[in-house]
Parts: sequence; structure tokens; C-alpha cells
Amino acid sequence: MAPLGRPRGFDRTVALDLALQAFWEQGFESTSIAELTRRLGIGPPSLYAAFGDKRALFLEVLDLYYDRFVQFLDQTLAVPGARRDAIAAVLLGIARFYSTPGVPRGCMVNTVAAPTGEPALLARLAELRSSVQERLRREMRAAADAGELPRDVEPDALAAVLWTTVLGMSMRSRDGADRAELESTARSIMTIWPPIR
Amino acid sequence: MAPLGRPRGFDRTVALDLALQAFWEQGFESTSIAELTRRLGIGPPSLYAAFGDKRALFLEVLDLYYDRFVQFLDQTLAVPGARRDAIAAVLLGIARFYSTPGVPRGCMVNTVAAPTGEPALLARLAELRSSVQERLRREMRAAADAGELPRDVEPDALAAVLWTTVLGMSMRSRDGADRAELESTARSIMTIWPPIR
DNA sequence: CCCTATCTGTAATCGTGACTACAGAAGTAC
DNA sequence: GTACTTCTGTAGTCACGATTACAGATAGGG
Repeated sequence: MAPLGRPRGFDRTVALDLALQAFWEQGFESTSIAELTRRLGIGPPSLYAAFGDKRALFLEVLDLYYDRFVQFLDQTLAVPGARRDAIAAVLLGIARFYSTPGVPRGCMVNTVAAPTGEPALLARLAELRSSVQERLRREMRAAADAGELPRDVEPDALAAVLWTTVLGMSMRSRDGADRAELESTARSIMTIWPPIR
Repeated sequence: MAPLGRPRGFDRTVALDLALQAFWEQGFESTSIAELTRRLGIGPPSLYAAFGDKRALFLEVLDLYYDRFVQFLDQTLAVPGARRDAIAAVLLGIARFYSTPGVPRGCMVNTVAAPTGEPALLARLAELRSSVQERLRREMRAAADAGELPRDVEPDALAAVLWTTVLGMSMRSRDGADRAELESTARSIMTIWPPIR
């Protein structure tokens, strides 16, 4: 049951992924509609018809990016075993994610928008960051409740350290830090949370 | 011995500081010439005559910002006593710097430019970051040479952790982290470098 | 007081980038 | 095949932002 009218001449999902790549590499403001139409191989009217305006496209791209990140987080945290090992795997996984050849450097959510500009975008970006940070806090509180944290380690403070590390690794990745360096930092940070026993 | 011609009607130093404030708050791209002339209280021709173009003004602002940061670093590291205490003071000082009321949040050098755009500016920003990172590495190596590091702490890895923390605190500050949270993170990180003896 | 040099305010200019009008193309329903 | 609906390519429109032309203002040197 194809919808009425001339069918779209491109794959919307593929196009969204190409837009993700473009925004991730160049940021929101620096990625022009012309650049997008060039990369997606479509004309401006097609882009506007399929995604709305530039802001809407960006927000949709952002959701795609975030969903993938959360999926990684879910999978990594769901591995059975000590919670400490899962968190170490998250940090190492992020270190590797930030240093994957062929993928833009650093986390898109941290680096794509100027400090001022489109308030709706900044709000959404802040919301996504806040959500991950909150997730880390919940994990650390759960770990504390389960007696998996040393007595002198505050769960909220540890969560803040982990989040700070994620943000910092993202920036270092953008400045060209290689995989080994980032992995080293991830491991060093985990010494703050010594294994119990 | 005033130079020939009509004298400039504003204080160049004050104007530069106002421009610093503007760029720091809004970033390079989002700060328009109109915004600058409004804040500095001068017309476009005066701005162009005094500073060159927008890029040149930004680069000069950047130098001003960086010089002040290095001055803070020099002073804090020069305090006599254990190197570990000086580094702790640096982290705490940065945590406080990033959460000072009336001052834009976060580090200007990390947040003002889009991932793509003016290559000259990006290069300069990366250069300044690299310079601070290098400074931390030198300090940690000196600490290692002086026997102030535990045997199982690699100086370069520790420097990387410190730098990651600075970058991460800057981002968290932009997202509204308060002074107590940042100070807490600074203190937590220092547990990676336990006092010797 | 007149000349020269430099600054200042207003009002262009000029390019760029988001967005859209319009004419044609390509499907479905009958 | 005809009517209807939705896409696509070209070529605008429109606003905004960096930069500058130009006329007037203000200083020093004679």
C-alpha cells in the first residue's frame, strides 16, 4: 500500500544517518543546508519535506545519536558480575568509542553547539547530558546500597567524577588523544573505586 | 606626546575586556559585530581601526584570557611545599574559577568555537590547550623525578587524568554545576595521587 | 586660524545561508 | 488515459552579519 503520489527518491533512514555524520563533524551552525543537501544527495525541498527545517532535522539526529548511546550503556551495564566491572567497561567503551577511526572525534552532545544560539537546541542538549549524568548517579547509589562501594566513597561524588571523566575524554579526543591515552585515563579513574576485598 | 590626529574616544584595554566577556559568554560565531559595538559602546569603524577584524580581536582576547590563566597557574604552583598540595590547589582554584558568580561558566578556551570553522582560531585554541596539558605533564614528571609520586602512578597518565578533569569540570560548570560539586570532584580526583608517607 | 592626520557615526555594500515558489516528474485510483 | 497527490530540480527571495565609504569631528603643528 504505497502512499499516494510520487514516492520519495531516497532512503530517509540513510539520509538521517548522513545528516548525523555531518552535524557530528561540523556542529550545528557550521553545517549549512547546502552542505547537507550535497551529502544527502537531495535538493533542499526534499530535505524540508522529509525533516522539517534545520532545527527539526538536528533534533531528530540528536535522538538517533542518543538512542544509540543509551543502547550501548544498557548493554554494557547489563553484563552480569560486579557493578564495578560494568562501570569500568563503560568508561573503556567510551574511550574506544571516542577514538574509533572513521567516526568523528568526541561526543556529539558535548561539542556541536555554540555556547549561545538556538535555545531549544541548547536545552535539549543539556537535557540529554543531564539524563546520562542522572543515570550514573542512580547506578552509583545502587552500588552503594549493595555495599559495593568502599565506605569512604560517596556515590554522588563518584558519579560526578565518572561524568567529569566522560566529558573530559570527549574533549581530549577532539584534540587528538589516541585510544591508548584515553584507555589509560579510564583505568586510572577506576582506581578511585578500588575493588572491595 | 599624544599621537597626531583625533584621539581615540574609548579605552582600548577596557574595550578588550568587554570583548573578552562577550566572546566568553556567547562564543566566537554567535557574537556579532553589532553585539560587540553595542557592548563596547563604539561604532564598527572604531572597532576595526583598533583591533583589525573580528578574528584578530578574538585572537587578542584569547591571549588576554590565556595570560591570566597562566598567571594563576604560575602563582599557585609557585607556593612552597609539597607539589601534591600545589596541584590540589590548582584543581580547587579551577573549580572555584569555573563557578565564580558574575563570570561566564566554564573555560573560554574549551567552549567558544564550533567544531568546524575558522581554522586559524581552532588551531590557536588547540595550541593553548596543548600548552597547558604539556605544562601539567612537565609538573608530573618533575614530581616523579623528585620521588613525590607513588611507584604505581605514571606521571604522564596522572597528568592526563588531571587535564581530563579540568576539561570535564569546565563542561559541567557550563551545565550549571555549583561550586561545591566541582570542589568535591577536584578532591576526589586527588585521591588518585595519595600523599607519600 | 589653517593644514594634516586620525577618529567617529551613519549608511551603504556584499556575501552567505535558510527557506520557498514554481514547473515538471512519477506514482496511485478510477 | 485522466485526475489527483506527492516528490524533485532550479532558481529565486529574504534576512542577517561582516566589512567599508564617506562626511563630519577633534586633536597637534605651524
